[in-house]
Amino acid sequence: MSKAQNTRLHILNKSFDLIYVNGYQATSVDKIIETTQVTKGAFYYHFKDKEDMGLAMIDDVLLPRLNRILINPLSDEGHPLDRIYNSIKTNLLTGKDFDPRYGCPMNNLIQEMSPISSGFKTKLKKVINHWREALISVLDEAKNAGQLNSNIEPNDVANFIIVGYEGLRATGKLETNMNLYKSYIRQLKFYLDNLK
Amino acid sequence: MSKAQNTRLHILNKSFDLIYVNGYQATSVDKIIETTQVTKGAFYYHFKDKEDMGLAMIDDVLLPRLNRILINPLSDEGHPLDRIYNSIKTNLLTGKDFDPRYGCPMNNLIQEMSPISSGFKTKLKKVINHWREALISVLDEAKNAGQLNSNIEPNDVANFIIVGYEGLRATGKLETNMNLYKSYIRQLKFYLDNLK
DNA sequence: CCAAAAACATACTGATTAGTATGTTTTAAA
DNA sequence: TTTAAAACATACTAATCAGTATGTTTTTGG
Repeated sequence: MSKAQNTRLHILNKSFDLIYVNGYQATSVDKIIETTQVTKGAFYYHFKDKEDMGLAMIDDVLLPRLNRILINPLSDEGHPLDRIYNSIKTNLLTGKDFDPRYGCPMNNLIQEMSPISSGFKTKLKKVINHWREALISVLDEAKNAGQLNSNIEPNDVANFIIVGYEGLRATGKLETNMNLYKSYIRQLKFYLDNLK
Repeated sequence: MSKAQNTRLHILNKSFDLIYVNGYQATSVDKIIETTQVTKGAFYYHFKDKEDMGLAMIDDVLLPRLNRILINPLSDEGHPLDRIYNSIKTNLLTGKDFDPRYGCPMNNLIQEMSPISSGFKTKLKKVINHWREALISVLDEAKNAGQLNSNIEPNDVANFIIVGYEGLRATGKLETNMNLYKSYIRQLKFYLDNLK
């Protein structure tokens, strides 16, 4: 990777960390350049404005991260519904990919930015749809194999899983222990078992 | 109500509307006084600082609103699980209490403020616990009447309902129609029916 | 009615914000 | 090695921010 590309990615990665904890609007460009030790000239050479950086961060940091921690594990072996359950359980309980106090990076951005920026809204919709489609793909596989209640729509199940997960990560910001996470995982299992 | 109390409540109500759409940090005190036609002197006479106003807004606007639209309906007649289902379905589909594009006022504040303000965090935790306890109370009633699967913990169910609802309101910010809401309602019914 | 406090009004401050103007240094192709 | 573009650096600006200083007006109890 060229030195310039390295600078660019360094900005994106550090911005992701700062924004994850403090939010997008509360993370100033001055704070980013202070943290990265990159000058303002370099920042605005790589990005037209702050939003341009934020959108690039979604493409180059957030999306690869989502693939790594929630989508790739869906390709493991086993019953499709178990693979979904395990992808979420592992993600929530391993806990090395995030801090529960700061919620879900994707959901944080959806909450803060989608009502006030169509650019963010459009891109974030693509990101969450990417996850939705991955889940639907697994659920379709289950349905075709007769491993999913035939009265149930895979799309509905995917939606229900997503809203439950994101709601957990959202309300989990208020908690100081893992009880809510564990409680959710029990009911997720109950829900998924009833789909078989 | 005294004229002064009226001024205070006017500030809180208009602030709630502005914050609901734009977020707390993005809503400046200048914007609030411009919208309310209240002067800065009046604002800082009633509130020590912006956070003091925000916390009062939770007590005097957000909490009464939550009681009105999600908690009071739990006291209607019928099967406890149906009362829970109806309270949420009515709230989501009547849609006169909010705009889906702007999410859930309580959840918005949790997302934005709880990681950066312990004052907000503590108060918001009380608000969401108030709803949780109302749900648990209804679920306990069901369990005592043999209307709830005896292997299921009311606390787990209450949590699962809350995270699903909040996740829906959160991810629903990205949507332009009611399909996600309807999809969620179908799965909520499926989940609740399996609890009986 | 009268004083004292409550309630409100105006003008300001210093800090922070995103972004720009105008440079210098580094890289890489010819 | 030269040269042009890419990459970075510094100093600034105008707008906006939360909050304050210092007033004036309104309300209220005696």
